[in-house]
Amino acid sequence: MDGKIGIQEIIRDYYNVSKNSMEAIIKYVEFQTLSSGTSFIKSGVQNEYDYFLLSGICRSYVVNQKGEDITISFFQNRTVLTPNVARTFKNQSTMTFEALTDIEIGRFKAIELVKLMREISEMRSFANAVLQQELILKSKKELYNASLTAKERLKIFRQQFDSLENLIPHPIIASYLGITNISLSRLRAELAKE
Amino acid sequence: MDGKIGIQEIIRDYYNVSKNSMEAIIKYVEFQTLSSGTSFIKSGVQNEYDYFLLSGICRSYVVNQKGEDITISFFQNRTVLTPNVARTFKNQSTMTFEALTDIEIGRFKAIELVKLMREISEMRSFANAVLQQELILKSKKELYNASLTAKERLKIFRQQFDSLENLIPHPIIASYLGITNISLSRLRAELAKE
DNA sequence: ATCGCTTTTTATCAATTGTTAATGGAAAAC
DNA sequence: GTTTTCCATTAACAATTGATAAAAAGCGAT
Repeated sequence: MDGKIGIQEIIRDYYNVSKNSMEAIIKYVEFQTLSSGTSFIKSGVQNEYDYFLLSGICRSYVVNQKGEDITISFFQNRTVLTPNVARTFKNQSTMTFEALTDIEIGRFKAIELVKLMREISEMRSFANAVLQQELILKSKKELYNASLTAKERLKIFRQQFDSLENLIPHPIIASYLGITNISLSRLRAELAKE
Repeated sequence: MDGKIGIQEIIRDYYNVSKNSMEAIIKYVEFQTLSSGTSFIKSGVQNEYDYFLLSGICRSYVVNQKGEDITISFFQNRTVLTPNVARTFKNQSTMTFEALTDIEIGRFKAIELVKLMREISEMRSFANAVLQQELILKSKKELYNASLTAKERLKIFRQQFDSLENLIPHPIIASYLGITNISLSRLRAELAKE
């Protein structure tokens, strides 16, 4: 697959920018293929990039006080990963991002986007759309976590991330849902009966 | 207090816009004083406004499946409330916003800001800063909820919302922390010993 | 100061969820 | 084809948290 075309499609999903503006940002993009298990953004380490996910699945996670890792988000095909500004504190990443399958990404320095935003109005709109989308996503998750039971959250997870449950280890999903893998197993048994 | 001056200060906290741009938005602002206990944005009801909180304290909450209300955020003096776009789904509010003390707010129709954003570059930057700030806030809360114990979260709550614990009913705080008011009471007793 | 209301704390008990460990199954390696 | 490894499930038990109710404390109003 041509990465450039993939990125154009991703950008257009957020905001319909012109071909010229598209070229302006793609110029700065480096493409990488990473194998499953690779951590490409690391908690506590400086990271100055923003990312397009072209193919594959990855997740973000943090480590709690017991040393367990807690999944914050899953990312599938053709999206922008959580913007640098929302995952960086005092110049260090607050989370780790890890490939759950082999993935293809395009990355560019966040500062280049800031420059382009100053020059190109469409770039401001694009960046704004990304922020807005991420905020809506997080608000939705916040709402679900607060108002639904774990069983309901599992149902929604299944709708949202179709076949993921058969693809990745359950402890990763369980921590995303805020339960243990044992509880997840119990919920799965309950739902299978229904 | 003059509400207009209050709003200027709030806006400048997000992005330093010119006096002219300031006037452009303030023209659309309606000022209201609401007494403690008033719900001014209601879950399931259409709401087309964005809000400045000029004085007092309010909260947003949702109702879970047991009928309990779960606090999502607290807002103090001189901030912008969660943007319309992040709390609205299918043209209806996803949350209720309630005054916890008497409050003064300034509200304006979200669509007026969208118009101004088209015309005035500074307005785009301001709106962008608000979105970014809200996203950072939510990301931080997400991080804390995932990685810290309830006791640690209470400590951070105290730093963040200084005297709130002596001002509002504890069940409201407990639901914000993700525990019951009984558990909150037990944590308070533990922390008092330390 | 006292009364009455609201809120918080405490205690007891129940239920849920987590922990540990063993079992079973599936996929990968040899 | 067998063995090994990894992962999900299950069971027994422990610990935590929640529910209910009663007591204590705080607060306002009279």
